[in-house]
Amino acid sequence: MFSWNRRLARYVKAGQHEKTIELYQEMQQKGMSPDNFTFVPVLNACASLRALEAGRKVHEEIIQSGCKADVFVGNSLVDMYSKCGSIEDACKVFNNMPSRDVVTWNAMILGHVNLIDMYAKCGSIEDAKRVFNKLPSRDVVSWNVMIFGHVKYGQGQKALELFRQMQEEGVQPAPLTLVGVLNACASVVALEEGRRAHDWVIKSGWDSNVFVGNSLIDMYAKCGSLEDALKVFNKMPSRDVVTWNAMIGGYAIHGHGKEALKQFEQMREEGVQPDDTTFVCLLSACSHSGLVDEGLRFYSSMSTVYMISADFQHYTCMVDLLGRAGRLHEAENMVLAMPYKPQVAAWMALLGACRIHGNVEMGERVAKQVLELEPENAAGYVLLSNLYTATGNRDLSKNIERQRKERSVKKHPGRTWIEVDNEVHTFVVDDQHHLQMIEIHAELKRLSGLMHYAGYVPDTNFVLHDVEEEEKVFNLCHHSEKLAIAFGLINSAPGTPLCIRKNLRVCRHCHTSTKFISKVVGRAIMVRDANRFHHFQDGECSCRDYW
DNA sequence: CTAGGGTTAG
Repeated sequence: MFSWNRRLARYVKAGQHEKTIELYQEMQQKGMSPDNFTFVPVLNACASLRALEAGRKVHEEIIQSGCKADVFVGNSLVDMYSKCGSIEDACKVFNNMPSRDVVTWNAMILGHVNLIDMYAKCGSIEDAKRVFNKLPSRDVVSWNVMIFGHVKYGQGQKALELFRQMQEEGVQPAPLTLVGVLNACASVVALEEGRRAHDWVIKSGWDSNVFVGNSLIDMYAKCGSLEDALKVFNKMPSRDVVTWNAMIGGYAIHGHGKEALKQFEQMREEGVQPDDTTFVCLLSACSHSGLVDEGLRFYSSMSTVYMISADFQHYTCMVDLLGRAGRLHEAENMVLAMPYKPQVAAWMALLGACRIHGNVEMGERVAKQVLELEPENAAGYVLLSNLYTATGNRDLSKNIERQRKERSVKKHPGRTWIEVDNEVHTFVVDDQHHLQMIEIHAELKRLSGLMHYAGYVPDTNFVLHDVEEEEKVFNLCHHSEKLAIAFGLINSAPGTPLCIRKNLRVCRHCHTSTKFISKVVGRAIMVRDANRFHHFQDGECSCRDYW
């Protein structure tokens, strides 16, 4: 038994989860009766593989084995059910355990956190919090799970608050805590806060930790400082494929396609084997920079030269690349050529391209697919209705909006974050609650005067609410990024660059007016939207209106 | 021989 169990443990440590399960079956066939030391690694493997049915079977075998399940086995069961997404089973095991420790509780919190996703299960973070608050004693892992959970839930600020709270309670952070904190900074574009986290990393001697280094690169890139990202990259004592991917991905979101390609060349020269994510990064770099031919070349070389087969993410990148460039039919063929049922993401990328290029005929066809596959996802309705508006089909646009409301599908409210004086401020559409609202509105009025003087004419076509003509001009000033820009301007010294983060993609109207604003106030304005960075300066944007 | 949190892309 000792040697069987030791082999199982080794396989799990090496990440060979399928092998672990095979070995377990083999030992059963040879008539061995597994014990607690056997079940733990096997459950661990099931958890990693998200193999719920296999896990259930092991659970039954534990019960039949007559072994008295100890806290290790109990914890592994809770962990397995949590990771496999069955919080009900995790709860059942939890409630039946004669004794629990902090590991048990943490597994429960993680189970709730894992359920957080974009459309549904918004209550999960609340459930996680409830468990967290009930915990008799919290250790560093409990805090880490909560920090990561809030980042995943889109509450980066709350995650940073948790970090402060944990220190107040005297819990020592671990390297992974800083990974979570850096993620939080990246998610809300908190560069100064990120620099402080970097100081912490150096002070603790964790800067040689590859995970931490990778997160630092990502944080700096997502907070707008590719220079700092590159500095970290160059100083890292050891790099892995993620390090390279993070750097390539950093160039990609800034629209520096050529540099991304160079970084890839360097990666190859140093003999680092690219993986599937590398190609997602590369293809998205090509897409953001309009490097269509290069993208097509990478796409074909990934399977022929690097032996990496394209999965749905690569197809989605290609659809985006071709579609954005206006090659709509090739993009559509790419969706149809997928060797499995196309995912919504692929149709969505194509629908986005139809919107950009005003192709109503294809857009309607594609939207039908999207709305069939995910009728509860607002993005499909929004894209189609925007396509109608942009092509002058107002009634059709209103129709789609009505349909969306009838099915009570909610849009994600637009949200913008800006860091001023080391503090992150949040704005939503038509925000009325900010303390400085009067000043902000005065600033918007002042800007609008300056912009008109500079030759700016608002294009009301792009206001996509269901409102009357006169109201539209008014509404244009109330998109959350406008409010954040005005706030940033009045709260920082003249000439200081602004950096803002938005949860949705910047609309064409805001894009145009931000170009004007950068010119009339003489400021560099960086905007990170859901997709990429826009660097506005002197009336121009780094994306060259290609986005 | 047994337990928990993690990095990139979309």
